[in-house]
Order: sequence, then C-alpha cells, then structure tokens
Amino acid sequence: MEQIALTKKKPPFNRVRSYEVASLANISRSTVSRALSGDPRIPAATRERVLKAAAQLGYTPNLIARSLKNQKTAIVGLVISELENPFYALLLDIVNRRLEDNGLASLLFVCPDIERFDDIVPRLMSYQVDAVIAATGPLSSTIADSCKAAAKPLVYVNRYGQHSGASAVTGDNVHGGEIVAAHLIASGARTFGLMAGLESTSTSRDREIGLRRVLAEHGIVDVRRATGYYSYDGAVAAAHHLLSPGRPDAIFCANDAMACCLMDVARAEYGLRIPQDLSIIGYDNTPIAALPAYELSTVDQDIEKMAATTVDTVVSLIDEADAPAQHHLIQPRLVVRKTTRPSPT
Amino acid sequence: MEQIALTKKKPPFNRVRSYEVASLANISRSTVSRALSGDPRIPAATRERVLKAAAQLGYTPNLIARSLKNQKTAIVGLVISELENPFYALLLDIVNRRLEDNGLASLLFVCPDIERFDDIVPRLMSYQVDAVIAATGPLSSTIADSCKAAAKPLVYVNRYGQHSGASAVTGDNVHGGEIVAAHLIASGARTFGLMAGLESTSTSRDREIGLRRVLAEHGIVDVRRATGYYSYDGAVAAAHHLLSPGRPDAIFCANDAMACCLMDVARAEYGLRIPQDLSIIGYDNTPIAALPAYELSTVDQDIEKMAATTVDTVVSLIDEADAPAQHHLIQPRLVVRKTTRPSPT
DNA sequence: AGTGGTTATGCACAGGTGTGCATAGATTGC
DNA sequence: GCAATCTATGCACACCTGTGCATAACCACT
Repeated sequence: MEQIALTKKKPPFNRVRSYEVASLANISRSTVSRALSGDPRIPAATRERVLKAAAQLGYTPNLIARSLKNQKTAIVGLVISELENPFYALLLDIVNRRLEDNGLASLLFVCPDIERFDDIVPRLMSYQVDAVIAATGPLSSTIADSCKAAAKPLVYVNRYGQHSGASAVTGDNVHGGEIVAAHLIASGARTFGLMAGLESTSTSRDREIGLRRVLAEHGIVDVRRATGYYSYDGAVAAAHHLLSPGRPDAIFCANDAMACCLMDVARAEYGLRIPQDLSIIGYDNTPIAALPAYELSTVDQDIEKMAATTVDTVVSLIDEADAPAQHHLIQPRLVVRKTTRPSPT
Repeated sequence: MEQIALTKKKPPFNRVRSYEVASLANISRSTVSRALSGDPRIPAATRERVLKAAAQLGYTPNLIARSLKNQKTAIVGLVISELENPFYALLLDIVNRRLEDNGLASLLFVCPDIERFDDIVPRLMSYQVDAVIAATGPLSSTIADSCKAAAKPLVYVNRYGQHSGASAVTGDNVHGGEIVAAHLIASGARTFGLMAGLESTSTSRDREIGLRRVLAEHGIVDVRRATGYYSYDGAVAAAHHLLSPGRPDAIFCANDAMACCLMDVARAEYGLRIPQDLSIIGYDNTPIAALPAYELSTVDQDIEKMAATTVDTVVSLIDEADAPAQHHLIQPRLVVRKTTRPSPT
C-alpha cells in the first residue's frame, strides 16, 4: 500500500535543512549560507528573500555539521569538582552566562573523584571542545596533557599547576592569607590557629603561606593546625582539636563552611563567646557567612571578576590559535563582620 | 623555502583520525570502525590489532562526525534557572553524574530571566541535542514548542506544564503540603500562616493547595499569607507581615531559605522562641536546614531519586523514538527537627 | 561591437564517521 | 573437483555545512 511509500519517504527527523530554504527562495544553498552569515557580497534584496524563507521554515543551521566543517564547535568543556560547594555553584553560574554572551556553550562534567578524570578527559576531547575550563580541587596532569596534545587552550580557575602551558585565573590566596593575619594581629590576637582545607589543593596551601608569612614577620611561628577538608562535616574533628585546652585567640579557616562549623562547636560545646573569647575568620564570602546566626568575617574572592576574567581569557585563547598562556591574579578583599574585633584605625 | 611546504602540509589540528589507525593496522577504515564498535563479525585477532594501533596513536573517535552521521549527539540540553539555589545546584550535580553514567553529556544553559529563553532555545536545537531537561521556575511554552517541532524528548523537573506531550518528574508537592499541615495540626497549632515562593511556579501553588486542603478538613480556612520569592532576602518583608500582631501559631514556608529568614526575624525582631512560641517548617531539606543555628523541620524532596528518575526517563525516551510522555511523582518525606513540636504518637 | 571589469551566484569538495552492499577468499559437503 | 555457503573486509555513499574557484550576467567604455 502507499503507507510503505510514505514511511520510506519520511525523513529521519523533521528538522529543516539549508537546501530547503534554498529551494523555497529559488536560490542555491551557497547563497543561503552566505546570506545568513552576512557575507557582504550578497545584495540586500537577495538576503531579504533568504531571511524570509528561513524564518518561514524556522530554519536553524545544524551546528554539528558546521562544527565538522569549521573545526570549531563553539563548545567549552567545563570540569568542576562539585556543586555542593556554593562557591563553585556560583562560579559556574556566572561563567556559564558569560560564555553564552560570547556565543559559547558549555559542556559540563562534574568530577568529584580524581580517578574519574581518566574517563572524562577522553570524552571531553572526543567532543572536540574548543577549550577547557577546569575548576577542580586536586588537579591531575591528565587534562593538561590531553589539552596540550590536542592543542586546546586550558584555563584553570582558582588552581594552578606547573603543568605544561596552561593558563590560570586564581584569587591571590597568598595575599588573602596575609590580609587575614594582618587583620587578626591588628585586632589584638596573640595566639593563632589554622583550619586548612584539602591538603592537595593549592588554594589551601597558599592561604596558609600568606598567613604564616605575616605572622612570622611579627615573630609568631607557633600555629595550631588541623585539616577540615573544606566541608562543614569534615571540620568537626578539626574544631575539637583546635579548641582543646591551650586554644589560640584567633583561628583562620580556609573556607566559610568550616568557619561556621567551628563557630557552632565553639559556642555549643565550649561555651565560647565570639569574638570576645575567640576570633574566627573564614574565606570565600559565600551566602552562609552573611546569615545573622554567623555574621562571619571573611575574605571575598570577587567571584564575578574571577568568572569574567576566566571567560575573557578563554575567548582570547580561542581567537588566536597559539597565544601564550595567561596568568591572572584576582585580588581578594577583607569583609569584616562580627566574628573578629575590628582593627582600630 | 621548504618552510612553505611545511606550513602547507600542517594539518589543521593534530588529532588522529580513524584512517591513520587503519593504515597503521594495515586494514580498511571500515574495519577500524567496526572493531571499535564491537561488531561481532570482526575476528578477535583483527580486533586486537586494531585496538593496539588505536591505543598506540591515542585515537578517540570524533564525536562530532559521528553525531552528524548517526543523527544522535549523546548530548542532553540542560536548562536551569539558577544555581544560587542549592536545591538546583545539587540536582544538577546528581543529574549530570547520572547522565554521564549513561554515556550522555550535558550542555548547560543557565537561564534566570524568562526573556532569555527565546535566545537559548534556538541555540539548544542548533546543537542537535538528543533531549532537553528543563528545571526552571516559570516555564515558557517556547521550549515545549521547539522540542515538539524537532521531535526531541523534553522532561520537566519539579515543574509541569499542560504544554504539548512533555514528560515531567516532580515531587508530590500537594502531598508535601498535606504532610506539613497534618504535622502542624497534630503538634497542636491552631492558627496558620504561609510564606509562598514565586507565584508563577507550580511548586509553590501545589504546596499551598495541599496545606489548605488538610487545614480545611479540620475546619480551618483562615491562613495569613505572604510571598517570599523563594529567597532569603526576598523573605524579609513577608516575615514582617506574617509576624505582625495577631500572628499565627505555625508558619509553613515554601522553601528552607525563606524559613531560615523567618526564624531570624522572629528571634531577633520579635523575641520569639521557636518552637515554643511559634512553629516553623520549611521545604527541600537543603544543607542550611541542618545547621545548629536553625535545626529546621522541613520536607525532604529526595533529590537523589528525583534525579535518578529524570535521567531514567530521558534515557528511555531517547532509546525509543516515539514513546509516550511519562509523568513521575516523587514522594516527599517529613523531617522533624527542632522548629516544630513533635506530634504525639 | 568588442573588451575589460564588476557583481551575483552556483558547482563541487572537504570535514570524519558509520554502514549497506558487494566481493574476495576460505571452508564445507558431496 | 566443483558448487554452495560462510567469513572477512573494502568501496562508496550519506550526514549537513562552509567556501574556493569558476562562471554567467551585466555594465561601462572606447
């Protein structure tokens, strides 16, 4: 019956191709392509006709085919370690929006455990992304190697590696640590504690370096130290250690979640008043720090600027094929709330 | 000079193509393709040789070219309204990981304002995504129309529309509202308040419907009401309204952030003790609810299950071309902490 | 009218892959 | 030993687009 003929004729899907626009406009496919891409050689009248036909059919060019031809996908691979951390969630939010503004889309890979990298990286490269943005905790060299091999720009965010010519946009964590130390000293603290994040991350290490440098300048080398793994739950044990007898006057936590945990433990289990008995300061200025329950003094990383710089870097690296790697340092800013005594000015 | 010859020979980029593997293995390109895709017609010896050559060259197939041929990209479009809300961030995290487990990647679009939809949707379709997952607040019919036109499966998460045959995975918000009402009544509350989210969302509406239904069954129709826009900051004004003289015994907030705001305002500005003077209950069971500062009673949406169901639905819809739309309702669960009195059992 | 120059448009190929169909070689059965 | 069957592999096309090169049409000028 004629049903057979029908099903045979049926196209695999009902998307409209450029030659359909062409035939509707009584013109060749080449001209359609040129008219839509704004080629100045096409006279206004023809362009008009093509645009009308395209609109009528609801034509949108197949970016897959275009990518294959152009060797550019306009897709950026985004590798992020976790979204539970609001700092990363917010960063992703802004980065994604700014990529969009530049006509780029993002292919997202959430990648908590480092073993997973080896599965993800080949997938990423298979998709022929134009560049990779990596905002992951501990960094593996797999990404860097693959990007170099495929000649794709790679931008680390808030991380850096001595690996091959990758670019990096990172907060000035050393300076952040210095700011913290200066503030705590100025507000009268004499003994200090530190709750580190993940030992494998450069962010945590650098914040500690900055802190210790300034403390050392004031002759202080003794710092009670524990690791809180950058999470609220992970910080409980560290809090106990830091607050055990002989506790310091002031404690710097390498992020806000850990600082809030420390506050809760200090108040509930040790009956301490903050900041009278103990000063606490965090890092990141995430929303939790602003809650009335904490009003945590902290260091603002300027996420907005970090995201903007990241996207600008990626865009410029995509535009000129073999531009040199870029390194940007974003300056942090102290936010004094109520968990530290203000320094007398 | 010979430099000219060199630059002319230089391939556009240094990725390895399947015919290079073929020539290294002394075999045709077809056989390479079949060996790598596990075609049973290829004898083990040949497959072995191909795999070895591929590994040696570090070959990964070009998914763009494959997509063009197959009419399948293995990419799912993910449209999400914002990442500041930890509920969405967490959802995205899990959904993304489960998509990956199914060999799918996600193309992310963050899309706060509804006007932006009209720019994003064509982009999304241009990329020939295999399906779309939309977890956005107010929904526009643009997505649904485009997906239908392109015959792409569309799955709404925690949202539904009467729009064309789209699928939906959503928490049973009506039942969630009922649970809340039952719990508050059982624990002795007599007068009630409600802080709604965004009026344009079905989640907020349904939670209110469930609440009112059960209250009505107990003869209660008077509910003091205000809108907190689903955010902490947006809830301040609503809190003032709800707590003004003649305030209710118990207030249901349509999400945790608003509930925490209400708690803060109630304690700081009205000197209320919770739950002795006032019961408060939230929705979503986001991390903030578990903080010692709040210990908020709330309703858990079972994000894990919601994400899993979403991905299962998408996968099944992709697999069989014209399967009917699916609708899944995820049952919520009451989490009683310390902002409501436990119901006597 | 013939020539040179400009403008508008079309042909055909390339980009990398998967796969239907065909074929060459090997194997079996009598 | 020959026909029939099966196995292993290769050819060539399709997917859809952008673009270099060629061409056709047109115009102006001598």
